[in-house]
Amino acid sequence: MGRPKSFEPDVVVAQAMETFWTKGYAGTSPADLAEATGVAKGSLYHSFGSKRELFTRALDLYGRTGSELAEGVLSGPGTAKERIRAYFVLLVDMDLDGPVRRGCLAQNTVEELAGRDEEATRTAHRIEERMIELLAARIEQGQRAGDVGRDVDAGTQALFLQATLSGLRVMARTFDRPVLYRIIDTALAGF
Amino acid sequence: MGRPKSFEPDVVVAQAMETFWTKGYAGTSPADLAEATGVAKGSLYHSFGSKRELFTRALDLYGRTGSELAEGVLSGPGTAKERIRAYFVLLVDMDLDGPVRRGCLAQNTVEELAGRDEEATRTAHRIEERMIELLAARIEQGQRAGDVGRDVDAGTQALFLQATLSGLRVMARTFDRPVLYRIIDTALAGF
DNA sequence: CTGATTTTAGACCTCCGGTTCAAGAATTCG
DNA sequence: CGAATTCTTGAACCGGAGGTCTAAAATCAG
Repeated sequence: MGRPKSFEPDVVVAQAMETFWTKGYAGTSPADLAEATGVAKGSLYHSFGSKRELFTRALDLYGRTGSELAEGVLSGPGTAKERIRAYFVLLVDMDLDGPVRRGCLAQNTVEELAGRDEEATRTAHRIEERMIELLAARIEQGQRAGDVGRDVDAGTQALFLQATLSGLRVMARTFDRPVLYRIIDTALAGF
Repeated sequence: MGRPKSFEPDVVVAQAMETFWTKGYAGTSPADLAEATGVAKGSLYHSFGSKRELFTRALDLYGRTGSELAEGVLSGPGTAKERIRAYFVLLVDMDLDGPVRRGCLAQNTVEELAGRDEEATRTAHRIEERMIELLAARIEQGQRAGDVGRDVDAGTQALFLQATLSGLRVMARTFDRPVLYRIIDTALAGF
């Protein structure tokens, strides 16, 4: 009963995610969201409550899709180091090949909202922790497979790689590709 | 002739820098600046022209003081690795010991303004490049002194260390001290 | 068809950020 | 001392951001 929605909520959340990712949370106005989604402001508020709530859903979506991407690439064929390199290179390439360099939404959220929005910051932090877990798991898998030394502390190494990745994604805003590739190579030389 | 300024412009710029650093560019309102500096809004505009121009001066000041700090710490006694560790630890500690974790202003500027403010982004980028130069110079000094191997490519290593530093300063927003120290140790194990 | 129910679109409202202004205050010069 | 000059400040202006509301439109049950 009642009039049916003229849009797919999941699609709108995905479009909102792109907009927040590109322009930042504060930098995205309700008018921007309406334009990006093709849904009028009033309808967005009716369906999602507020800009902040829509952002929560966008950030959750980002976490899920990012996690799936990482799992997919890391589980490909080859050694741990090869897979991790492939993943890092992919992220750098995605950032540099897009129309705008916008880094990582989780990281952007931490930078923009830490200290001002506890919940969003925690969600973004969890996304980073999840990434560390995936890296650690892949390194341990490499140790079982024999392509990573037993002496490597997988947890610490994963932590370090996440730091490198964070740095890469900041630097991808202004540095060029060869520089970023050199950073990846240097970071991976450590284990 | 004319009425003399009732404040020291350099002091006001320093106070503005602190405010921009803590709250971000967009997050800092003229009212915030007036409160932080003790100078009325109108006077700020009279003296500095606009929020944006004041920000330029604040960012320049940040670059100069940051550069001096780095030079000071890096030129202390000890090996290249010891001095770089001391510098990284100092930055992490400064961030974690402050009332709010606010990372690095240059990096925050890149994250917030890349793609929207070409000049500010370039200035921030130059600050990072300057840091890389300082790191490379210190590594080369270590090579001459014999505490760093001749086979190390100072430029690449410096680039990598800057990436680690960038990552550290993002992660310092939400991760705790032991984690950050482990990252420093792992990064420095590479040369 | 009718009534109940939900969505829609955009007008509307309020608040605040960035900026300008007008009037007064402090100083130097003649 | 008066004039010229520069600084100070609170008030006022303007636009846009975030959010609300309403009348119309679309659907379905009966």
